[in-house]
Amino acid sequence: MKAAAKPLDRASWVAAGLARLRRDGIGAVRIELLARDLDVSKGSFYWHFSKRSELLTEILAAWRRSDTTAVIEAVEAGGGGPEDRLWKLFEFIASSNRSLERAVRNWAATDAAAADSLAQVDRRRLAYLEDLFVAMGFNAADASARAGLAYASVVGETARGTPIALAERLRHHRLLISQISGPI
Amino acid sequence: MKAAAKPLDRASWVAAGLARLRRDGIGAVRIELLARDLDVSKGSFYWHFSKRSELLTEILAAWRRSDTTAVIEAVEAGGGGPEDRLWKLFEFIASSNRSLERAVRNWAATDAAAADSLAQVDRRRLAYLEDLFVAMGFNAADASARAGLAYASVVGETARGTPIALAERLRHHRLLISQISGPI
DNA sequence: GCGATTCCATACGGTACCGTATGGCCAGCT
DNA sequence: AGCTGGCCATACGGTACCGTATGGAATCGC
Repeated sequence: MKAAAKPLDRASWVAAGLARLRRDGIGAVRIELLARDLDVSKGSFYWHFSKRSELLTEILAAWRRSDTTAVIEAVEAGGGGPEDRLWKLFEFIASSNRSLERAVRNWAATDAAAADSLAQVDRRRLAYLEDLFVAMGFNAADASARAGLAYASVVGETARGTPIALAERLRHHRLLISQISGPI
Repeated sequence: MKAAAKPLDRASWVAAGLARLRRDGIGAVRIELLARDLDVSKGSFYWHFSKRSELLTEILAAWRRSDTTAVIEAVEAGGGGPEDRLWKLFEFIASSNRSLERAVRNWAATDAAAADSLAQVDRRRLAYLEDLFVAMGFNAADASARAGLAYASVVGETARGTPIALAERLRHHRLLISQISGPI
């Protein structure tokens, strides 16, 4: 049935957990289901982890690493002025897959650890956005409001009931940037 | 312990379900927990309902009624031009409690029935917003983009990890309206 | 006042988990 | 070959549900 059946490690379980989280939400991140996904038994899980919450902690840590630093660093690597970076950031966001982020956000509604991770990520992204608006010449309060609004609109797209088409997301973002970068 | 202990009806169970949904999410809308909330046993539930999904269906229906029509009708009752209505709508939204909506949105991520209800509500609200922008003189495509963006920013506020203070929400909305009503 | 109906309590079987206990297989070392 | 430790299968107890079955108390019609 199976190929070489290499012995698993913790990372395999974290990857399986992330896959289930992305597809079916935190309610589907269950040990016995992941074991079926990995074609092993729960015995393997409890060899690598002491309990379920240990896996969840690592899943959150992995998400924070992948979803926060990656985007910002990609934009920063591109260089350019704050307007350029803002444009690049939102083009990037519009075309990126956000199902995992959406799952984490739902998870955070009923779980304190997930809520903490999400709050960290939100703060970091907001701070980056604020810096961009400050660099564009807005004062602190104005930059904060613009950053908060821009961020809310992005979060809102990911949380919409029916997923929004890419073309529509791009239109939204272009409109958002052009409007939100303008004077009052 | 209890007072008169009036016999319950379906509406009592729906109300208890809505309360739990609002506070603790769909995962807490369990028959045996609601029975404790209502100080009765599950026997009562299965007298009024045939199964759990029947309650969930009514909960969704109650949410659709309360959360869609109420806001729009309140704004429409106020009269005024489209700009006035838009302002009134967002002032209303900023100060309203959205924990129930947030719970439904999370629920919809993993449940088809909830997703359907949410899609209905989203479509209806978006249509209303579009109408407002059309009435303000924007063409169809422009009105659609502006409505989508405005709606996304509202949804995003409700989905943020750390709840946003009222004052900040109001600042966001004022900025949003002033910017999104302007020319490109 | 009495049977029927309404409404609920209790007890039960079934399911799907979590976490543990225990034993077994296989690799590598000696 | 034998021993050891890494990795996993299997079986089990415990818990928290859902849904059903059945009986009982209160209340109504008559």
